[in-house]
Amino acid sequence: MRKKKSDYHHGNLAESLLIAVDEIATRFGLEAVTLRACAKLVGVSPSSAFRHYADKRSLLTAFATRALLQLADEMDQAKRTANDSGDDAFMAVALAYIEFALDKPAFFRAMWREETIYCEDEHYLAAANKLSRHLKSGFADTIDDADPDSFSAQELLAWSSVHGLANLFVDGPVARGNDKSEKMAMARGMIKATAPSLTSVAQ
Amino acid sequence: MRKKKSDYHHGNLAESLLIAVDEIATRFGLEAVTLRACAKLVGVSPSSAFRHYADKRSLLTAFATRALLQLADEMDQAKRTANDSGDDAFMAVALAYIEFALDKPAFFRAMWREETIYCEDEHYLAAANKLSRHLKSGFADTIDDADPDSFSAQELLAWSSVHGLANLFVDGPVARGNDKSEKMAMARGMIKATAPSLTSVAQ
DNA sequence: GATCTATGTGATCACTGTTCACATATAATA
DNA sequence: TATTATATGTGAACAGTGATCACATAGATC
Repeated sequence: MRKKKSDYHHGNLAESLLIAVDEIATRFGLEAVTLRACAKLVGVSPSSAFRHYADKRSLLTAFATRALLQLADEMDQAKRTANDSGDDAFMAVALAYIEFALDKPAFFRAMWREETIYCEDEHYLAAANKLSRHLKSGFADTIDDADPDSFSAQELLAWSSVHGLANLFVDGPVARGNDKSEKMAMARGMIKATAPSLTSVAQ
Repeated sequence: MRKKKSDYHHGNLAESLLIAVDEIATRFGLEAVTLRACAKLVGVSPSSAFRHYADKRSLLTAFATRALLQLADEMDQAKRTANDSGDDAFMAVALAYIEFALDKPAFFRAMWREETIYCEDEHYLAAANKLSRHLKSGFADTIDDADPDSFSAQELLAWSSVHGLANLFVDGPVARGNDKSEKMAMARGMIKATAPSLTSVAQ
């Protein structure tokens, strides 16, 4: 993780700090992510982080952006394999969304925390838009390049229900004792249950 | 806010601290809530807070509990007036849920933050259960005393979609520029759109 | 009136994000 | 190659944070 010749210059600190955030958030939760802890994990002085990020908040924004892209990737992959095997693309994308939240709750929390990130950051915005586009395209393949701010009632329902269930699992009282497979079964049931609303003609 | 005779003993500090959390969270956001700021606002030494709350987290748990009860109250009220005037009770309850999130985002965030509260606290759990019962009863009046952990797919869809939209509004990229009335209109549209799924027979 | 208990205080601790003058390495130029 | 210039990392500070503890003070109880 270090360059060979020198121990003074790290060489890839910006990236390594993100990995440190990842590590700490995964193991101890998002609230445990500390600039000093990240620096220590990387093996670097705390103040050096500020050469690459203006803020702690900037670091968290970069982390959130990365998490968004990661989720978008997995949704994309889920959609492709579903299309290849003729399965329901929306179901696959929605399940990928919820599975990501269950597997990486700290990532999922970090993505949607306006108070701890700069949600006007261009990279973050771009990633968020990419994500919403993916969810839309999983829902209806006909809509591709629409403005991400314009949602039909059905699209809104699709995203809201999936996003809501993920949140209820991660930070809510729903199915607290149950394990992942049970939660995924509940998710599958819920997604199936929304089919009548998504297939019927919009009014 | 103070007792008359003495300035040393506050008399109602536990409650006053909660009000201070309320005030600060409302004006400057949840991240700005600081034990010291609360104490200062109440006019009391920082350490005195620990006579009433073991932790900052305990204080936030009490605050979250209060927020849950407050939301449950508003949902209850919405349901009653809807029933009295013959309106759709679920629509009324769901709109009350979302309106609460829009009006008091800091409260809404505080309610569902497992990392910053003790979500095993009995009062908190009781309030969360009360809330989910209210949402259920707004959705289907037949179910009253069911175990809050058992949700039908349709009940789960109802709560998830409403909760999800509230979260997307408060901490998400949806309708960021729009004002409250536009968001409420979107909410109404989404809730209407889920009707086919809720009225059709469960499979 | 004396004692007990609940409640508030002040000093202090380790830790946090942040800044800044300084040190060191790499790149560019001569 | 020698000398700059620039990027990157350091160490010592700073105020602010949650938390603890001996101590002070009030109200309640006997």
